[in-house]
Amino acid sequence: MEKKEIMMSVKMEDASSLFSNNIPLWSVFDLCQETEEKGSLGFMDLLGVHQDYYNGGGGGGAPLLADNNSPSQVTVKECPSNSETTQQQPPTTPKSSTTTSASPLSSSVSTTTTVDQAAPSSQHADKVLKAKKTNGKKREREARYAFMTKSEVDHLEDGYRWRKYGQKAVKNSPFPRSYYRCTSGSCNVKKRVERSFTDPTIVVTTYEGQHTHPSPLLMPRSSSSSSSMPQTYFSHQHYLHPHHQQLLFNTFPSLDFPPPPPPSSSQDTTNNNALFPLSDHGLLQDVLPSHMFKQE
DNA sequence: CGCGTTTGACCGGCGC
DNA sequence: GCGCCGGTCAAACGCG
Repeated sequence: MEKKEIMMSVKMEDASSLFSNNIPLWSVFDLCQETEEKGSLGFMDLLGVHQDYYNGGGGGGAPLLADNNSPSQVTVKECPSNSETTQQQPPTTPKSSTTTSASPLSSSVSTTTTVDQAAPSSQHADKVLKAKKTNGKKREREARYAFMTKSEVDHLEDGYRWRKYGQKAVKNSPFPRSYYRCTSGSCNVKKRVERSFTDPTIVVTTYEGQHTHPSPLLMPRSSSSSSSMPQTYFSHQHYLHPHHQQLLFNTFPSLDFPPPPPPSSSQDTTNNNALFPLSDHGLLQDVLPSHMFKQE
C-alpha cells in the first residue's frame, strides 16, 4: 500500500509545457528541492509553515488529508541561480523518494530528478527568470514553487497579503499572468498566478522567495474557514482544513518532501469531491503508470 | 486617505 | 541588430 512519490524535475518552462501537454492533474512544483535539502527554508518556511508541522502534525502531512484519491502530484523543481554552481552534484532527489516517471509525461517531464534541476543550460534557466538587474547586478534567483490548483478564482488565498504589481498576457495562452508581491515591507516574496490554458479551472501559482514573516492573515478574523483553526499559520490551517487543495498532498502520503502549503482558495470555488472524484483515476492514469495504482 | 488594482510603458535577455 | 517575450515599474484609478 505504498505510494510512490513522483518527483519530476522540470524546469519552470517545462512546467508550462506540462499544461500544454494537457496534463490534467494537480501538480506541485517544488522548484527548489535543494533549499530544503540543505535544511534551510523550504516552501513551508516560504509560507510560514514549519517542517514539524508536516511530520508531526499529521504523520507526514498526508494522513492529515482527506483520503480521497487525488490526482497525481507532480513535483517540479527548479533551482535558483546557485544551481549553476552545483549542477555537477547529482540531483538531490527527494528524501527517500522513489521517483517514478509518469509515462505520459515523460516527454516533458524527466524521470526522477534530472539534470533539469541543475539546469545545465544556464541560458535556459536565465530565460525563465529574466533576472532583472538590480543595483547593477543580476538578481539572484529565488527558489520557486509552483502549484496547480483547481479553482475558479485566480488569486488563491494562502494566508499572506499580496499586492498585484503587474499583469501580462502569456504567450500561447489566452489567460493573462498576474504578478503579485508580498505586501510586507521586508518580505520579498513574489508569486505569479496564471491559468492553465488547457484546463482553465486550474490555477498555476508560482511562489518565488521566502517569507520573512508569519502570515498576517492568521488572525481569526476570517469567519470562513480559518477562524476556528488555532494553528499558527494560515497555511497550516488550510492544510488541515478539508479544502480541495489539501487533496493535492494526499496523492502521495508517503512523501517525505514537505507538502507545500496549499494556497487554498478562500472563495473555495470548487468542492473537493468534484475535484477528486475517486473515479477520477483517469486523470491519474494519464500521469501515473498503471502499476502505481496497484501499489496503493 | 490608505491600500490595492489596472494598465501601458519600459527594461533586459534571448533567439534569429 | 532587431524583434519577441517575460518581468517590472509607476501613474492613474477604484474602493472602503
